[in-house]
Amino acid sequence: MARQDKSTAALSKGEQTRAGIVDCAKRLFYEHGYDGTSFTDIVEASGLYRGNIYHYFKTKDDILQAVIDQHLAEFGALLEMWEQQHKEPKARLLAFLNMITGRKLELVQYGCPIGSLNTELGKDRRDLQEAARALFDLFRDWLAARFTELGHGDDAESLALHLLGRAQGIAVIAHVYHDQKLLKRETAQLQSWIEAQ
Amino acid sequence: MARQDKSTAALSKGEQTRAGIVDCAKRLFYEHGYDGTSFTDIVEASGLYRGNIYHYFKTKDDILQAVIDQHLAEFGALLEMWEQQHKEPKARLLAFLNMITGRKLELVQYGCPIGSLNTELGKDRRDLQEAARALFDLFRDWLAARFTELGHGDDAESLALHLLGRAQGIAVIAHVYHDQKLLKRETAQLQSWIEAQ
DNA sequence: ACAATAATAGGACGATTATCCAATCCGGTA
DNA sequence: TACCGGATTGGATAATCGTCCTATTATTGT
Repeated sequence: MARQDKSTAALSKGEQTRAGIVDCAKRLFYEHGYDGTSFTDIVEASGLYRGNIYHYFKTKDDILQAVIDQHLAEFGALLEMWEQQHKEPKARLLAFLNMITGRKLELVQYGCPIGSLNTELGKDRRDLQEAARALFDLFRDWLAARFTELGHGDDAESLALHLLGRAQGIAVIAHVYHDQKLLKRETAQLQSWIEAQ
Repeated sequence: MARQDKSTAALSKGEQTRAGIVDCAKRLFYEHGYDGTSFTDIVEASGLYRGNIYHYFKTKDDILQAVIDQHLAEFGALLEMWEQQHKEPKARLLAFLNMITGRKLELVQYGCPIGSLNTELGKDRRDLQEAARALFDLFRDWLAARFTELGHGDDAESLALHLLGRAQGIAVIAHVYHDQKLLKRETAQLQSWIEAQ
């Protein structure tokens, strides 16, 4: 039988293993940081043997890139879904806020996956941070498009970055103090801000 | 001669060395992160020999605690200075903002020293993050006192945390995008917010 | 000047790190 | 059935990590 179409086919054994590695790495990088996650950690979490992982990824950096790509795909799908679920620009922006409150448990425990990753990589690994920055770009552009829909022109991107920054700040403080109430209170303020735009 | 009063005396040789270690570690932890800084890095930056540093600090965690203490002392002195320089609560709050804009170069390059440290330690090292959280407490309490001066009651602490979070968010985004203009623009907005309180 | 203490010098430790490699296995194709 | 390439196994690598010793040399208070 000829090889099935990649987009619809069930994943082959190797593709499953590869996806499993990326899933485990994504979780570990989030919970323990990139540097705080060792190759051994990923191998053990994936239930593999040491050498096997090198069949799929040559370096740890390659795994990070795959994790970033997976994040991009998942968040991209989210954004697309919000656009289909809500037609009003403000409703779409509120969906962004709902994601934050909906993930308050993880946010309070581990911080923002995107923000903490960029903060860590921005210290020493400029090359990797540039790749991770794409995650911010994704949200920035999507949010800016919503502000454009609301009639904003040149300041749409500034508003998007303002909103992103507010969200990041909330995540940092909520994480530092493990405070869900603060997260709820601050996102409620942000909701008022959105409705006023 | 009796030992000089510690607070006024010139530092002894050992105290100088110790202070030098803390200074180097403070800079390295900021620029490369806690995990990204090795014992060897600190030793080399301090111009010491491997074993010698253990005469001053038993573990790397001890060094971190000393770095946090130094941060606390320095920022505490800053806060005290602002209280002496400005008598109006809002002027004191604006001094906080001036610190941010005054340090824009480092902030854009390495992020907020307090925020990034807490974010990193919050991932895996809860015990250490609790110590680092004291830096946030310092600012939170000081800012809350200023809002109390402005006539706010129960919400003084919430306002302080809001301001802290806004500042953190600005630092994160400005760092991710290496964007000084964004930092200026956002702090200007924060200035308007302060003046409206 | 002397005894006690502090500081320096330099090597060594086991554990862990990312990375790599050869040998074996297995499933689909010829 | 024989075969071939991807997948698995399991160990080995050199480098680096934080930590710890033991001498030897300065500095200190008396």
